[in-house]
Amino acid sequence: MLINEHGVVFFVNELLKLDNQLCFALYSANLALNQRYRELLAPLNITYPQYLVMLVLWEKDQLTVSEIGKKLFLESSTLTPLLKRLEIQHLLQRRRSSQDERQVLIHLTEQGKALQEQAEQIPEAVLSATECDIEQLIELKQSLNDLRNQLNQK
Amino acid sequence: MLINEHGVVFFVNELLKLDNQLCFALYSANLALNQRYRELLAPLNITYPQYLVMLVLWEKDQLTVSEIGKKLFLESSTLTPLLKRLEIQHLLQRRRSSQDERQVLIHLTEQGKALQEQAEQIPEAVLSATECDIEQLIELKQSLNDLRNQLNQK
DNA sequence: CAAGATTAAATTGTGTGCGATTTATTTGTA
DNA sequence: TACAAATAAATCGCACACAATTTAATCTTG
Repeated sequence: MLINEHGVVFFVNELLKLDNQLCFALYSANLALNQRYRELLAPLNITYPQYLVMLVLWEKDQLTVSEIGKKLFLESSTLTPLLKRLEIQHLLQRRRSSQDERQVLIHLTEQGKALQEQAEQIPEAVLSATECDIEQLIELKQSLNDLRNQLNQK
Repeated sequence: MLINEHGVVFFVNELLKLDNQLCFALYSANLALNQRYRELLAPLNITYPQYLVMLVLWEKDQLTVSEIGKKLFLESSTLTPLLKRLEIQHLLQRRRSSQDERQVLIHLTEQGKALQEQAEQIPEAVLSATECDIEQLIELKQSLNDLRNQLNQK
């Protein structure tokens, strides 16, 4: 039996269930989000991870693979094939850096830059699908970032 | 410009950024969670989605593929191969229902039931990795479930 | 300056996830 | 009772996601 700082009693058993429930809530909310994005992004012909890469590049172009990876918490083994697919779609180009031939610089094509306009309607569509109030969403975002940072520092 | 019920001002632009940030927070927290579970579940030789299936079956055995799918928000195209892998590991068996030959009943083997003991330490290990207080986790769970339900009802 | 260490991407193999379709069975109904 | 509609799994193709490894370039250090 545990008592927290507000004097609320918890049984260990409940606590363990809570953990499974929380993790599943995160897992299943993420599945649901993916499904919304799949629909919304279908006209742009890109996936959600690809959209994330485009968001990063619209913010700052000419990044290396690992710079993109740091921002998105993704490995080169995920990004390399994903970036190749975006290159095939002529949304970006991959080019070895001349300063350091190990690095590959990613830069948007005109078509890739132009896609930003088409994507402008995406956030509001998602936002309206959530139907939550703004304060709650801000708090949720903060909690999720905290949780991620805790989990990522091993 | 928007004003919410507390008189707080939001610019539309900020709001759209918030949406991207919230969705990314969810996406990246889920990645981080998967990585923790990968470590924790390595001794049991199962993945997180496989662990979820086992949790469901420990709660109630003898479910059909689609019953498991409803609980976990997963399609048969995801579950069938996953269940086959668990069957290969002798944690469960798949057997056509005699009442309705379309259905496949999933039931735990003795080995599958026995795994529950080994898995008992998982939730507390995850919980300690999060290092958050219980109230916050309960609220987070609720927010995520609300969000998922909103997103799932199209 | 040469050789080992380090770094950046890419490659390989495995396991999700899902849309679209297929196969087999059951249900509904004319 | 036939036969179309509906249902349950399975199959197929594609795109992540990552651990482990490989390849190539750069850095470090004796």
